[in-house]
Amino acid sequence: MPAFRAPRGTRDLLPQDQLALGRLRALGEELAQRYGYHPIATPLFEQVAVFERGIGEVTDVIEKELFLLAPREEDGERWALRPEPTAGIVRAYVQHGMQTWPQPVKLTMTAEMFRYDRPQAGRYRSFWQFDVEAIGDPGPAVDAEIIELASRFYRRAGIKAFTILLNSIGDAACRPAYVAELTAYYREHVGELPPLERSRLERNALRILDSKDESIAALNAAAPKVTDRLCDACAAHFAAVREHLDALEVAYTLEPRLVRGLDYYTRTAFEIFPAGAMGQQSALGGGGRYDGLVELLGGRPTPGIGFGLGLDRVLLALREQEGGAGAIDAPEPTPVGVVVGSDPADTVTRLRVATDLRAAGLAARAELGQRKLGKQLEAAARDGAHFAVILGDELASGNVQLRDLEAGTQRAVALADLARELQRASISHRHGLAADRPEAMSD
RNA sequence: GUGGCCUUAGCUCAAUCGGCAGAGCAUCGGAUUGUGGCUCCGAAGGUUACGGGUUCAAGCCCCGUAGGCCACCCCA
Repeated sequence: MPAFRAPRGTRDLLPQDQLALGRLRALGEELAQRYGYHPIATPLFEQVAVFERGIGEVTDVIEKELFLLAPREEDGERWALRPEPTAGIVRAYVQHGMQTWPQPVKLTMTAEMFRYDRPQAGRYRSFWQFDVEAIGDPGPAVDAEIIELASRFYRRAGIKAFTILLNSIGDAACRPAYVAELTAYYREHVGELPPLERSRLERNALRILDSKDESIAALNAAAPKVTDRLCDACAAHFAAVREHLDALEVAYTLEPRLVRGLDYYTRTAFEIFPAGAMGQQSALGGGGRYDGLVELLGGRPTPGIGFGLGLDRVLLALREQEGGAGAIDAPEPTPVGVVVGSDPADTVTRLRVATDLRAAGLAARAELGQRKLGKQLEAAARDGAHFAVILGDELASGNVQLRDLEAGTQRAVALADLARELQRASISHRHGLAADRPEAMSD
Protein backbone atom coordinates (compact mmCIF):
# COMPACT_ATOMS: atom_id res chain seq x y z
CA MET A 1 0.00 0.00 0.00
CA PRO A 2 1.46 3.36 -0.98
CA ALA A 3 2.28 5.86 1.70
CA PHE A 4 -0.12 8.40 0.26
CA ARG A 5 -3.49 7.96 -1.32
CA ALA A 6 -6.43 10.08 -2.39
CA PRO A 7 -8.32 11.41 0.66
CA ARG A 8 -11.27 9.43 1.91
CA GLY A 9 -14.30 9.74 -0.30
CA THR A 10 -12.32 11.23 -3.19
CA ARG A 11 -10.85 9.50 -6.17
CA ASP A 12 -8.56 10.18 -9.06
CA LEU A 13 -10.28 10.37 -12.42
CA LEU A 14 -7.94 8.36 -14.60
CA PRO A 15 -7.86 9.19 -18.33
CA GLN A 16 -10.81 6.98 -19.20
CA ASP A 17 -12.90 8.53 -16.39
CA GLN A 18 -11.82 12.05 -17.12
CA LEU A 19 -12.59 11.57 -20.80
CA ALA A 20 -16.07 10.23 -20.07
CA LEU A 21 -16.76 12.99 -17.56
CA GLY A 22 -15.53 15.52 -20.10
CA ARG A 23 -18.06 14.22 -22.62
CA LEU A 24 -20.86 14.70 -20.08
CA ARG A 25 -19.62 18.18 -19.27
CA ALA A 26 -19.48 19.07 -22.93
CA LEU A 27 -22.99 17.72 -23.44
CA GLY A 28 -24.30 19.81 -20.55
CA GLU A 29 -22.57 22.93 -21.76
CA GLU A 30 -23.84 22.46 -25.28
CA LEU A 31 -27.43 21.90 -24.16
CA ALA A 32 -27.41 24.75 -21.66
CA GLN A 33 -26.11 27.11 -24.31
CA ARG A 34 -28.80 25.92 -26.73
CA TYR A 35 -31.47 26.63 -24.10
CA GLY A 36 -30.13 30.12 -23.46
CA TYR A 37 -28.15 29.61 -20.26
CA HIS A 38 -24.92 31.53 -19.78
CA PRO A 39 -21.84 30.11 -18.12
CA ILE A 40 -20.80 31.32 -14.71
CA ALA A 41 -18.22 30.18 -12.19
CA THR A 42 -18.35 30.90 -8.49
CA PRO A 43 -15.64 30.20 -5.92
CA LEU A 44 -15.09 26.71 -4.65
CA PHE A 45 -15.79 28.01 -1.16
CA GLU A 46 -18.03 30.64 0.37
CA GLN A 47 -18.66 32.12 3.77
CA VAL A 48 -20.39 29.48 5.83
CA ALA A 49 -23.32 31.85 6.31
CA VAL A 50 -24.11 31.78 2.59
CA PHE A 51 -24.88 28.10 2.90
CA GLU A 52 -26.44 28.25 6.34
CA ARG A 53 -28.84 31.01 5.37
CA GLY A 54 -29.53 29.69 1.91
CA ILE A 55 -29.78 25.97 2.44
CA GLY A 56 -31.23 26.08 5.94
CA GLU A 57 -29.52 25.33 9.22
CA VAL A 58 -31.72 22.34 10.04
CA THR A 59 -30.69 20.24 7.09
CA ASP A 60 -28.30 17.32 6.85
CA VAL A 61 -26.23 19.18 4.30
CA ILE A 62 -25.47 21.92 6.81
CA GLU A 63 -25.60 20.02 10.07
CA LYS A 64 -23.39 17.09 9.23
CA GLU A 65 -22.11 17.30 5.67
CA LEU A 66 -20.62 20.77 5.39
CA PHE A 67 -16.95 20.60 4.44
CA LEU A 68 -15.56 23.28 6.73
CA LEU A 69 -12.19 24.89 6.14
CA ALA A 70 -9.98 25.50 9.14
CA PRO A 71 -9.42 29.25 9.44
CA ARG A 72 -5.86 30.52 9.73
CA GLU A 73 -6.83 33.21 12.18
CA GLU A 74 -9.19 32.88 15.08
CA ASP A 75 -11.29 35.88 14.14
CA GLY A 76 -11.19 35.12 10.43
CA GLU A 77 -14.24 34.43 8.32
CA ARG A 78 -15.64 30.94 8.45
CA TRP A 79 -15.53 29.21 5.08
CA ALA A 80 -16.89 25.99 3.69
CA LEU A 81 -16.47 24.17 0.38
CA ARG A 82 -19.68 24.43 -1.64
CA PRO A 83 -22.03 21.46 -1.05
CA GLU A 84 -24.27 22.58 -3.94
CA PRO A 85 -24.13 25.33 -6.55
CA THR A 86 -27.34 27.29 -6.09
CA ALA A 87 -26.49 29.28 -2.96
CA GLY A 88 -23.24 30.57 -4.47
CA ILE A 89 -24.86 31.48 -7.78
CA VAL A 90 -27.68 33.33 -6.04
CA ARG A 91 -25.13 35.09 -3.86
CA ALA A 92 -23.42 36.23 -7.06
CA TYR A 93 -26.77 37.30 -8.54
CA VAL A 94 -27.34 39.59 -5.57
CA GLN A 95 -23.76 40.82 -5.31
CA HIS A 96 -23.52 41.84 -8.95
CA GLY A 97 -26.92 43.45 -9.17
CA MET A 98 -28.19 40.99 -11.73
CA GLN A 99 -31.72 42.11 -10.94
CA THR A 100 -30.89 44.99 -13.32
CA TRP A 101 -30.16 42.52 -16.12
CA PRO A 102 -32.98 41.43 -18.42
CA GLN A 103 -34.98 38.88 -16.43
CA PRO A 104 -34.83 36.00 -16.07
CA VAL A 105 -31.09 35.58 -15.66
CA LYS A 106 -30.29 32.11 -16.88
CA LEU A 107 -26.99 30.70 -15.65
CA THR A 108 -25.19 27.39 -15.88
CA MET A 109 -22.18 25.90 -14.16
CA THR A 110 -20.54 22.50 -14.18
CA ALA A 111 -18.37 22.14 -11.14
CA GLU A 112 -17.16 20.00 -8.29
CA MET A 113 -19.19 19.93 -5.06
CA PHE A 114 -18.09 18.77 -1.62
CA ARG A 115 -19.92 17.04 1.19
CA TYR A 116 -18.31 15.59 4.27
CA ASP A 117 -20.42 12.48 4.23
CA ARG A 118 -19.59 8.86 4.87
CA PRO A 119 -18.49 7.55 1.49
CA GLN A 120 -20.21 4.75 -0.35
CA ALA A 121 -20.48 3.72 -3.99
CA GLY A 122 -21.97 6.71 -5.79
CA ARG A 123 -21.56 8.90 -2.75
CA TYR A 124 -18.34 10.83 -2.75
CA ARG A 125 -16.99 13.69 -0.74
CA SER A 126 -16.18 15.43 -3.96
CA PHE A 127 -18.46 15.04 -6.95
CA TRP A 128 -19.45 16.80 -10.18
CA GLN A 129 -22.71 18.57 -10.88
CA PHE A 130 -24.11 20.03 -14.05
CA ASP A 131 -26.27 22.88 -12.86
CA VAL A 132 -28.65 25.39 -14.41
CA GLU A 133 -30.51 28.23 -12.71
CA ALA A 134 -33.22 30.54 -14.05
CA ILE A 135 -33.55 33.49 -11.69
CA GLY A 136 -36.33 36.04 -12.00
CA ASP A 137 -39.07 33.99 -13.65
CA PRO A 138 -41.99 32.87 -11.45
CA GLY A 139 -42.98 30.12 -13.87
CA PRO A 140 -44.75 27.85 -14.46
CA ALA A 141 -43.51 27.54 -18.05
CA VAL A 142 -39.85 27.82 -17.09
CA ASP A 143 -40.36 25.03 -14.54
CA ALA A 144 -41.34 22.72 -17.36
CA GLU A 145 -38.58 23.99 -19.61
CA ILE A 146 -35.97 23.17 -17.02
CA ILE A 147 -37.35 19.70 -16.33
CA GLU A 148 -37.44 19.02 -20.05
CA LEU A 149 -33.82 20.13 -20.28
CA ALA A 150 -32.84 17.69 -17.56
CA SER A 151 -34.76 14.96 -19.31
CA ARG A 152 -33.04 15.67 -22.61
CA PHE A 153 -29.64 15.62 -20.94
CA TYR A 154 -30.18 12.10 -19.59
CA ARG A 155 -31.54 10.85 -22.87
CA ARG A 156 -28.65 12.24 -24.86
CA ALA A 157 -26.16 10.98 -22.32
CA GLY A 158 -27.49 7.54 -23.06
CA ILE A 159 -29.52 6.72 -19.92
CA LYS A 160 -32.07 4.32 -21.34
CA ALA A 161 -34.69 4.43 -18.60
CA PHE A 162 -35.18 7.00 -15.88
CA THR A 163 -38.05 8.32 -13.82
CA ILE A 164 -38.79 11.93 -12.99
CA LEU A 165 -40.50 12.26 -9.63
CA LEU A 166 -42.49 15.46 -9.35
CA ASN A 167 -44.16 17.23 -6.50
CA SER A 168 -45.15 20.66 -5.26
CA ILE A 169 -44.28 21.46 -1.70
CA GLY A 170 -46.17 24.74 -1.42
CA ASP A 171 -44.85 28.11 -0.45
CA ALA A 172 -44.78 30.54 2.47
CA ALA A 173 -48.53 30.96 2.19
CA CYS A 174 -49.50 27.31 2.61
CA ARG A 175 -46.56 25.20 3.72
CA PRO A 176 -46.41 26.39 7.36
CA ALA A 177 -50.01 25.39 7.94
CA TYR A 178 -49.40 22.05 6.27
CA VAL A 179 -46.29 21.36 8.34
CA ALA A 180 -48.24 22.23 11.48
CA GLU A 181 -50.99 19.83 10.50
CA LEU A 182 -48.49 17.11 9.68
CA THR A 183 -46.67 17.62 12.96
CA ALA A 184 -49.94 17.36 14.83
CA TYR A 185 -50.80 14.20 12.95
CA TYR A 186 -47.53 12.48 13.84
CA ARG A 187 -47.70 13.76 17.40
CA GLU A 188 -50.90 11.76 17.83
CA HIS A 189 -49.05 8.65 16.71
CA VAL A 190 -45.80 9.38 18.49
CA GLY A 191 -45.83 5.94 20.09
CA GLU A 192 -45.64 4.25 16.69
CA LEU A 193 -42.66 6.27 15.49
CA PRO A 194 -39.18 4.74 15.52
CA PRO A 195 -36.61 6.79 17.48
CA LEU A 196 -35.11 8.45 14.43
CA GLU A 197 -38.45 9.63 13.13
CA ARG A 198 -39.48 10.75 16.63
CA SER A 199 -36.44 13.00 16.83
CA ARG A 200 -37.46 14.63 13.58
CA LEU A 201 -41.03 15.25 14.64
CA GLU A 202 -40.61 18.71 16.14
CA ARG A 203 -37.74 19.77 13.94
CA ASN A 204 -38.85 18.87 10.45
CA ALA A 205 -41.90 16.66 10.20
CA LEU A 206 -41.69 16.68 6.41
CA ARG A 207 -38.70 14.40 6.64
CA ILE A 208 -40.75 11.64 8.29
CA LEU A 209 -42.84 11.41 5.15
CA ASP A 210 -40.15 9.93 2.97
CA SER A 211 -38.88 7.52 5.60
CA LYS A 212 -38.24 4.04 4.23
CA ASP A 213 -39.08 2.46 7.57
CA GLU A 214 -41.63 -0.29 6.82
CA SER A 215 -43.22 -0.01 10.23
CA ILE A 216 -44.63 3.42 9.50
CA ALA A 217 -45.52 2.89 5.85
CA ALA A 218 -49.22 2.71 6.68
CA LEU A 219 -48.96 5.74 8.93
CA ASN A 220 -47.30 7.71 6.13
CA ALA A 221 -49.82 6.58 3.55
CA ALA A 222 -52.62 7.94 5.71
CA ALA A 223 -50.84 11.22 6.45
CA PRO A 224 -52.18 14.42 4.94
CA LYS A 225 -50.62 15.11 1.54
CA VAL A 226 -49.00 18.45 0.64
CA THR A 227 -50.70 18.45 -2.68
CA ASP A 228 -54.11 18.38 -0.94
CA ARG A 229 -53.17 21.38 1.17
CA LEU A 230 -51.70 23.74 -1.42
CA CYS A 231 -53.07 27.26 -1.45
CA ASP A 232 -54.96 28.26 -4.60
CA ALA A 233 -51.94 29.99 -6.13
CA CYS A 234 -49.64 27.01 -5.55
CA ALA A 235 -52.24 24.55 -6.79
CA ALA A 236 -52.75 26.58 -9.97
CA HIS A 237 -48.99 26.83 -10.47
CA PHE A 238 -48.53 23.10 -10.03
CA ALA A 239 -51.37 22.31 -12.43
CA ALA A 240 -49.84 24.62 -15.01
CA VAL A 241 -46.40 23.02 -14.65
CA ARG A 242 -47.96 19.63 -15.33
CA GLU A 243 -49.89 21.01 -18.26
CA HIS A 244 -46.69 22.33 -19.82
CA LEU A 245 -44.86 19.06 -19.20
CA ASP A 246 -47.70 17.12 -20.79
CA ALA A 247 -47.58 19.40 -23.81
CA LEU A 248 -43.83 18.73 -24.12
CA GLU A 249 -44.50 15.02 -23.69
CA VAL A 250 -42.15 14.78 -20.74
CA ALA A 251 -43.16 11.77 -18.66
CA TYR A 252 -43.16 12.19 -14.89
CA THR A 253 -44.48 10.43 -11.82
CA LEU A 254 -46.30 12.41 -9.15
CA GLU A 255 -44.77 11.72 -5.77
CA PRO A 256 -46.63 13.57 -3.02
CA ARG A 257 -44.12 12.44 -0.42
CA LEU A 258 -41.13 13.92 -2.20
CA VAL A 259 -39.52 16.59 -0.06
CA ARG A 260 -36.15 18.02 -0.87
CA GLY A 261 -33.24 18.08 1.51
CA LEU A 262 -32.60 21.78 1.19
CA ASP A 263 -34.91 24.26 2.88
CA TYR A 264 -34.95 26.84 0.13
CA TYR A 265 -37.26 24.92 -2.14
CA THR A 266 -40.81 26.09 -2.77
CA ARG A 267 -43.53 24.78 -5.03
CA THR A 268 -42.00 22.66 -7.81
CA ALA A 269 -39.65 19.92 -6.61
CA PHE A 270 -38.29 17.01 -8.62
CA GLU A 271 -35.77 14.21 -8.48
CA ILE A 272 -34.60 11.86 -11.18
CA PHE A 273 -33.76 8.17 -10.67
CA PRO A 274 -32.65 5.41 -12.97
CA ALA A 275 -35.63 3.12 -13.54
CA GLY A 276 -35.76 0.36 -10.98
CA ALA A 277 -33.20 1.90 -8.64
CA MET A 278 -35.27 4.36 -6.69
CA GLY A 279 -33.33 4.36 -3.45
CA GLN A 280 -29.77 4.33 -2.16
CA GLN A 281 -27.15 6.53 -3.74
CA SER A 282 -28.69 6.41 -7.16
CA ALA A 283 -30.45 9.75 -7.62
CA LEU A 284 -29.20 11.16 -10.89
CA GLY A 285 -30.23 14.68 -10.12
CA GLY A 286 -32.82 16.92 -8.61
CA GLY A 287 -33.98 20.44 -8.38
CA GLY A 288 -36.83 22.77 -7.78
CA ARG A 289 -38.11 26.24 -7.31
CA TYR A 290 -36.67 28.57 -4.67
CA ASP A 291 -38.80 31.68 -4.64
CA GLY A 292 -37.52 32.91 -1.28
CA LEU A 293 -33.80 32.33 -1.69
CA VAL A 294 -32.71 35.59 -3.32
CA GLU A 295 -34.36 37.53 -0.52
CA LEU A 296 -32.81 35.25 2.12
CA LEU A 297 -29.39 36.12 0.75
CA GLY A 298 -30.04 39.84 0.86
CA GLY A 299 -31.63 40.58 -2.50
CA ARG A 300 -35.06 41.80 -3.50
CA PRO A 301 -37.85 39.20 -3.52
CA THR A 302 -37.12 37.24 -6.71
CA PRO A 303 -38.34 33.84 -7.87
CA GLY A 304 -35.96 31.21 -9.18
CA ILE A 305 -35.68 27.61 -10.21
CA GLY A 306 -32.83 25.26 -11.05
CA PHE A 307 -31.45 21.76 -10.98
CA GLY A 308 -28.22 19.95 -10.27
CA LEU A 309 -27.40 16.74 -12.09
CA GLY A 310 -24.84 14.37 -10.59
CA LEU A 311 -22.39 13.58 -13.35
CA ASP A 312 -20.56 10.90 -11.38
CA ARG A 313 -23.82 9.06 -10.92
CA VAL A 314 -24.80 9.43 -14.55
CA LEU A 315 -21.47 7.83 -15.39
CA LEU A 316 -22.09 5.02 -12.90
CA ALA A 317 -25.56 4.42 -14.31
CA LEU A 318 -24.25 4.36 -17.88
CA ARG A 319 -21.57 1.82 -17.05
CA GLU A 320 -24.07 -0.16 -15.01
CA GLN A 321 -26.54 -0.40 -17.86
CA GLU A 322 -23.79 -1.44 -20.29
CA GLY A 323 -22.41 -3.94 -17.83
CA GLY A 324 -19.02 -2.23 -17.94
CA ALA A 325 -17.56 0.34 -20.26
CA GLY A 326 -20.22 1.74 -22.56
CA ALA A 327 -20.46 4.21 -25.41
CA ILE A 328 -19.42 6.93 -22.99
CA ASP A 329 -16.05 5.17 -22.75
CA ALA A 330 -15.28 5.46 -26.46
CA PRO A 331 -11.53 5.56 -26.91
CA GLU A 332 -9.57 8.76 -27.21
CA PRO A 333 -8.75 9.81 -30.76
CA THR A 334 -5.52 8.13 -31.75
CA PRO A 335 -2.52 9.93 -33.21
CA VAL A 336 -2.53 9.97 -36.97
CA GLY A 337 1.15 9.35 -37.20
CA VAL A 338 3.99 8.15 -35.03
CA VAL A 339 7.51 9.00 -36.04
CA VAL A 340 9.93 6.12 -35.59
CA GLY A 341 13.47 5.59 -36.79
CA SER A 342 16.07 2.99 -37.48
CA ASP A 343 18.66 4.78 -35.39
CA PRO A 344 17.42 4.50 -31.79
CA ALA A 345 19.74 7.28 -30.64
CA ASP A 346 18.56 9.85 -33.16
CA THR A 347 15.78 11.39 -31.12
CA VAL A 348 16.65 14.79 -32.54
CA THR A 349 15.38 13.97 -36.03
CA ARG A 350 12.32 12.09 -34.81
CA LEU A 351 11.28 14.95 -32.56
CA ARG A 352 11.95 17.52 -35.29
CA VAL A 353 9.81 15.65 -37.84
CA ALA A 354 6.96 15.22 -35.35
CA THR A 355 7.15 18.88 -34.42
CA ASP A 356 6.84 19.86 -38.08
CA LEU A 357 3.78 17.62 -38.44
CA ARG A 358 2.20 19.20 -35.38
CA ALA A 359 2.93 22.65 -36.73
CA ALA A 360 1.07 21.56 -39.85
CA GLY A 361 -1.96 20.76 -37.68
CA LEU A 362 -1.61 16.99 -37.47
CA ALA A 363 -1.85 14.83 -34.36
CA ALA A 364 1.55 13.24 -34.29
CA ARG A 365 3.77 11.54 -31.76
CA ALA A 366 7.44 10.77 -31.90
CA GLU A 367 9.14 7.80 -30.34
CA LEU A 368 11.46 9.56 -27.94
CA GLY A 369 12.77 6.48 -26.21
CA GLN A 370 15.94 4.90 -27.52
CA ARG A 371 14.64 1.45 -28.28
CA LYS A 372 15.12 -0.34 -31.53
CA LEU A 373 12.83 0.01 -34.50
CA GLY A 374 10.83 -3.15 -33.89
CA LYS A 375 9.83 -2.00 -30.42
CA GLN A 376 9.08 1.47 -31.71
CA LEU A 377 6.67 0.09 -34.29
CA GLU A 378 5.13 -2.23 -31.76
CA ALA A 379 4.41 0.70 -29.46
CA ALA A 380 3.05 2.76 -32.35
CA ALA A 381 0.67 -0.02 -33.32
CA ARG A 382 -0.57 -0.46 -29.78
CA ASP A 383 -1.06 3.28 -29.57
CA GLY A 384 -3.64 2.89 -32.31
CA ALA A 385 -1.73 5.13 -34.70
CA HIS A 386 -2.89 4.91 -38.30
CA PHE A 387 0.49 5.61 -39.82
CA ALA A 388 4.11 5.27 -38.92
CA VAL A 389 6.70 7.59 -40.38
CA ILE A 390 9.89 5.59 -40.59
CA LEU A 391 13.17 7.47 -40.69
CA GLY A 392 16.10 5.56 -42.12
CA ASP A 393 18.97 5.77 -44.56
CA GLU A 394 16.68 7.29 -47.23
CA LEU A 395 16.78 10.42 -45.14
CA ALA A 396 20.06 11.23 -46.85
CA SER A 397 18.15 11.65 -50.11
CA GLY A 398 15.30 13.49 -48.39
CA ASN A 399 12.86 10.58 -48.20
CA VAL A 400 11.05 8.73 -45.43
CA GLN A 401 8.85 5.65 -45.42
CA LEU A 402 5.15 6.26 -44.77
CA ARG A 403 3.70 3.04 -43.48
CA ASP A 404 -0.01 2.27 -43.16
CA LEU A 405 -0.06 0.28 -39.95
CA GLU A 406 -3.42 -1.37 -40.55
CA ALA A 407 -2.81 -2.34 -44.16
CA GLY A 408 0.81 -3.20 -43.56
CA THR A 409 1.86 -1.34 -46.70
CA GLN A 410 4.38 1.45 -47.06
CA ARG A 411 5.81 3.77 -49.64
CA ALA A 412 8.56 6.34 -49.88
CA VAL A 413 7.56 9.97 -49.43
CA ALA A 414 9.69 13.06 -49.72
CA LEU A 415 10.16 14.62 -46.30
CA ALA A 416 9.10 17.95 -47.77
CA ASP A 417 5.73 16.46 -48.78
CA LEU A 418 5.20 14.44 -45.61
CA ALA A 419 2.65 16.68 -43.89
CA ARG A 420 0.55 16.98 -47.03
CA GLU A 421 0.72 13.26 -47.78
CA LEU A 422 -0.15 12.32 -44.21
CA GLN A 423 -3.02 14.78 -44.18
CA ARG A 424 -4.49 13.31 -47.35
CA ALA A 425 -3.94 9.73 -46.24
CA SER A 426 -5.53 10.30 -42.85
CA ILE A 427 -8.64 11.85 -44.35
CA SER A 428 -9.34 8.84 -46.54
CA HIS A 429 -8.46 6.63 -43.59
CA ARG A 430 -10.97 8.36 -41.34
CA HIS A 431 -13.68 8.16 -43.97
CA GLY A 432 -13.14 4.46 -44.15
CA LEU A 433 -13.59 4.15 -40.41
CA ALA A 434 -16.62 6.37 -40.03
CA ALA A 435 -19.12 3.58 -40.65
CA ASP A 436 -18.25 1.49 -37.62
CA ARG A 437 -17.85 4.36 -35.21
CA PRO A 438 -20.88 4.50 -32.86
CA GLU A 439 -22.62 7.83 -32.42
CA ALA A 440 -22.18 8.20 -28.70
CA MET A 441 -24.53 10.97 -27.68
CA SER A 442 -27.15 11.81 -30.23
CA ASP A 443 -30.69 13.10 -29.91
C1' G B 1 -23.20 9.92 11.88
C1' U B 2 -25.09 4.11 13.22
C1' G B 3 -24.54 -1.26 12.19
C1' G B 4 -22.27 -5.12 9.14
C1' C B 5 -18.78 -7.33 5.44
C1' C B 6 -14.12 -6.83 3.15
C1' U B 7 -8.54 -5.43 2.25
C1' U B 8 -2.53 -10.51 -0.67
C1' A B 9 1.98 -7.52 -7.00
C1' G B 10 -0.47 -1.88 -11.19
C1' C B 11 -5.39 -5.10 -12.15
C1' U B 12 -8.23 -9.89 -11.26
C1' C B 13 -7.36 -13.56 -7.83
C1' A B 14 -4.75 -18.32 -5.47
C1' A B 15 -2.02 -19.96 -1.03
C1' U B 16 -4.56 -27.31 2.38
C1' C B 17 -4.78 -27.72 9.59
C1' G B 18 -1.24 -21.69 11.57
C1' G B 19 4.32 -24.31 8.37
C1' C B 20 9.12 -21.69 1.87
C1' A B 21 3.91 -15.68 -0.54
C1' G B 22 2.08 -17.75 -6.16
C1' A B 23 -0.64 -17.43 -11.12
C1' G B 24 -3.03 -14.89 -15.19
C1' C B 25 -3.31 -10.08 -17.33
C1' A B 26 -0.55 -5.56 -17.74
C1' U B 27 4.78 -3.46 -17.84
C1' C B 28 9.94 -3.91 -19.48
C1' G B 29 13.64 -6.84 -22.12
C1' G B 30 15.32 -10.99 -25.51
C1' A B 31 14.24 -14.25 -29.74
C1' U B 32 14.18 -10.03 -34.27
C1' U B 33 21.46 -4.92 -35.43
C1' G B 34 15.76 -1.48 -40.89
C1' U B 35 9.76 -3.13 -39.88
C1' G B 36 4.49 -3.81 -35.53
C1' G B 37 -0.15 -6.12 -32.70
C1' C B 38 0.47 -13.00 -32.66
C1' U B 39 3.96 -16.56 -30.53
C1' C B 40 8.02 -18.33 -27.39
C1' C B 41 11.62 -17.12 -23.47
C1' G B 42 13.07 -14.01 -19.47
C1' A B 43 13.08 -9.90 -15.93
C1' A B 44 11.06 -6.66 -12.70
C1' G B 45 7.11 -6.03 -9.47
C1' G B 46 5.25 -7.79 -1.98
C1' U B 47 6.59 -4.39 5.11
C1' U B 48 0.13 -9.82 2.66
C1' A B 49 -3.55 -1.91 4.17
C1' C B 50 -1.15 0.01 8.88
C1' G B 51 0.06 -0.75 14.29
C1' G B 52 0.08 -4.08 18.28
C1' G B 53 -0.81 -9.10 20.52
C1' U B 54 -0.87 -14.76 20.85
C1' U B 55 2.52 -18.66 18.95
C1' C B 56 8.54 -22.39 17.95
C1' A B 57 6.08 -20.35 13.58
C1' A B 58 0.82 -15.55 11.44
C1' G B 59 -1.50 -13.71 4.77
C1' C B 60 -4.49 -17.11 8.03
C1' C B 61 -6.07 -16.40 15.17
C1' C B 62 -7.09 -11.80 18.67
C1' C B 63 -7.31 -6.23 19.49
C1' G B 64 -6.95 -1.33 17.48
C1' U B 65 -6.58 2.15 13.28
C1' A B 66 -7.21 3.45 8.10
C1' G B 67 -9.56 2.67 3.50
C1' G B 68 -13.36 0.35 0.40
C1' C B 69 -18.15 -1.74 0.01
C1' C B 70 -23.39 -3.01 1.83
C1' A B 71 -27.68 -1.54 4.69
C1' C B 72 -29.36 2.77 7.31
C1' C B 73 -29.24 8.15 7.12
C1' C B 74 -29.16 11.50 3.19
C1' C B 75 -28.95 12.89 -1.37
C1' A B 76 -25.98 14.12 -6.40
